[in-house]
Amino acid sequence: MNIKKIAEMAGVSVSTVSKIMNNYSDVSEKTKRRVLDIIEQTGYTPSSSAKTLATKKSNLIGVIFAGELNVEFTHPFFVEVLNSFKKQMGVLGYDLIFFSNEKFINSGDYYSRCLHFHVDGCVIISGQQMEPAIQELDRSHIPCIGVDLELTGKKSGYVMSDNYQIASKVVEHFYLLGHRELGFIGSTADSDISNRREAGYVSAIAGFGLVMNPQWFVHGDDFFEPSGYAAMSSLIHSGDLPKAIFAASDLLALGAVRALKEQGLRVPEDVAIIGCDDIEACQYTSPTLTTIRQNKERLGVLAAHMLFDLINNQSEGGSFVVEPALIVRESCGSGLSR
Amino acid sequence: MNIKKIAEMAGVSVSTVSKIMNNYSDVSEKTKRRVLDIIEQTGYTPSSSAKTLATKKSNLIGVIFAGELNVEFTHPFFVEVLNSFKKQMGVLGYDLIFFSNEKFINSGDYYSRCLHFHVDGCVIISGQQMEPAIQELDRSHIPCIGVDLELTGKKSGYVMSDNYQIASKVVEHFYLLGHRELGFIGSTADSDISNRREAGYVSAIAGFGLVMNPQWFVHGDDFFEPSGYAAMSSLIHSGDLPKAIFAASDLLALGAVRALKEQGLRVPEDVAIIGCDDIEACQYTSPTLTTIRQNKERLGVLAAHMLFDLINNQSEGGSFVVEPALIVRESCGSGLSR
DNA sequence: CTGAAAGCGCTTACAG
DNA sequence: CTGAAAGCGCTTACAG
Repeated sequence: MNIKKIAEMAGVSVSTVSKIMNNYSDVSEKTKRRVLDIIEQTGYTPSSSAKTLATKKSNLIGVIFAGELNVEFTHPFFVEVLNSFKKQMGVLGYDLIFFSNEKFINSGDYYSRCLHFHVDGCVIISGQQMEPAIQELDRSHIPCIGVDLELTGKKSGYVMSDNYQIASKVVEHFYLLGHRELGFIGSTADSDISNRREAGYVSAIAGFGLVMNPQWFVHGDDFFEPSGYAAMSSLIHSGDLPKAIFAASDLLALGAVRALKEQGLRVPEDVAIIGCDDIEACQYTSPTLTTIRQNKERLGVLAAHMLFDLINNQSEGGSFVVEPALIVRESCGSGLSR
Repeated sequence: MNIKKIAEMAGVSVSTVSKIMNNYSDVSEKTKRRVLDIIEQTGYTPSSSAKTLATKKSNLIGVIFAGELNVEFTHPFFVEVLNSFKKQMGVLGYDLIFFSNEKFINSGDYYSRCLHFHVDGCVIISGQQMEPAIQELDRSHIPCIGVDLELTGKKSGYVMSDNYQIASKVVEHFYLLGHRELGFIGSTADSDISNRREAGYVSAIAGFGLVMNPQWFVHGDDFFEPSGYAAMSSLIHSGDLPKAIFAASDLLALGAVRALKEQGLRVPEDVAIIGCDDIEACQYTSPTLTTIRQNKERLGVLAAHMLFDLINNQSEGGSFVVEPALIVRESCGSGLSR
């Protein structure tokens, strides 16, 4: 079934059918109804490839995970952002295409793959490190939105959550609970996200007039639980413990809790812990974990609207920063603030 | 940049360039090299829409989540299956397209959307219930693979994990630990997955010559933690507790653990618990949760290969069942089996 | 081994 | 308000 057959069945030209399908106004109500009926009956759907070829518009958004390919769908944070992004893009009339990375040896040639599929825009989700191929895309004419990734091209924008606010909510919570000796567990030095969280934390500590002790700042090899365990263990063995620790991820925090418990130390009585991300496990551990939750749904919706505006030349890019929330559970005790 | 320009630059015809790009053998080594060099230099990528229009092949696989739209990406099991599916499909030369469901009021018209995009095949991931639109697809000429969904069409196949094996591993573990009084916590009666697990469990209990007590079989409203808590609470209040309980999901199991602890009962001393799925949280709870892990990577890889064969008429469909593994942690104690 | 030409199914000025 | 025709960028018999 194609547009030609529909035209024949309705006794009109192909042009007329096309106009009707695209909501042109200069068609008589009568022919319009007749054609629409036939389309309805036959279940005709126009071919996207023919349409894309003719218009250079695909109504397709490319989804790219920058860096660390093996995380992708299994990363809980991005998966939730993506979920709300997908819903919102769907409402706006777009579908999503995921580039497979294993097809070419030089898998990162995102720009030419965007041309290949004629995607109308891209959402780029930040992994550990930034590939050069991402910069090529950022600088191109293709609209791009970064998630937790600062894109600065002319047709680019980004959304991220406010890392300074994250840190200042954490420090404020510790402060109100009476803690003045604050430590930190982060990932490696090449992790943007860990660095941003640490920088925000350091400046929040200064903002509250507290003294920062570099001894209490330790780092693991990644964001996972064993790294938190190892980092906390080394801190314990140093013999000099802070009263409260902020970890750059929930799994780092849970690893730290395990190390503390193994040494007979109590959470929160001996050391208070706050994690970051609010993964599912936080609710089921003992103690349950106080953490920071990012508004993933809002990040996804914002990303979708920004991309839509960029595609339709309604905006010049820019960025949105979303406010995080502190989720109070057991790992800091109830203290003064309640 | 298009094929015509490449042809001009190389001083050959468009046909010749096309043949070279598609690895036809009847081209001289000399022209081939010249054209390939120019393609390399210009970074030319052929347009997928033009190619699809000409060949009726898109190298695109449609991904569909059947039922319960709001789960989608955030479902940990399917997300991992999908991740490995995507990788494998990428190796085979396909990209993935996700249909947005919000675009049309009648969002479930998957068949016409497949035609619209000329997808070469579909992977359909099972949610709670089965929409009629899925059956339409299953019966169509479009190759489809179901994940945990029994597709029976001529061009369809499916992968799932072996629910009888899951159950018999659970019963065997309980049995070797000395437990003879076995209970079950499931989801609602309209959940295929819960039903299959329950049926397998019942038959495994019979297989070990044990007596099944219907009083010990309870059900929540879904697969989440509060349902497990509620179901376990009702069991506790009945005053008649089994010695061991298998839950149809890890979250149901964790809810049950919470209910038991609140009543001063100990896990595993008073009641042993086994969950299902091996979600991340199982490792961090106390006690850590013994559970069943499905080989999600293998399910994804198998789904990809089956779909590929279906697309290329190398197979007639059929199904694969993947063996699950029992992951022993603390929630059943160490007992006799170790 | 190479190329001219028709065709895939749409859209879009343009003429009427 | 309607339609004929060119064009989008490929592939594929077919002729040479």
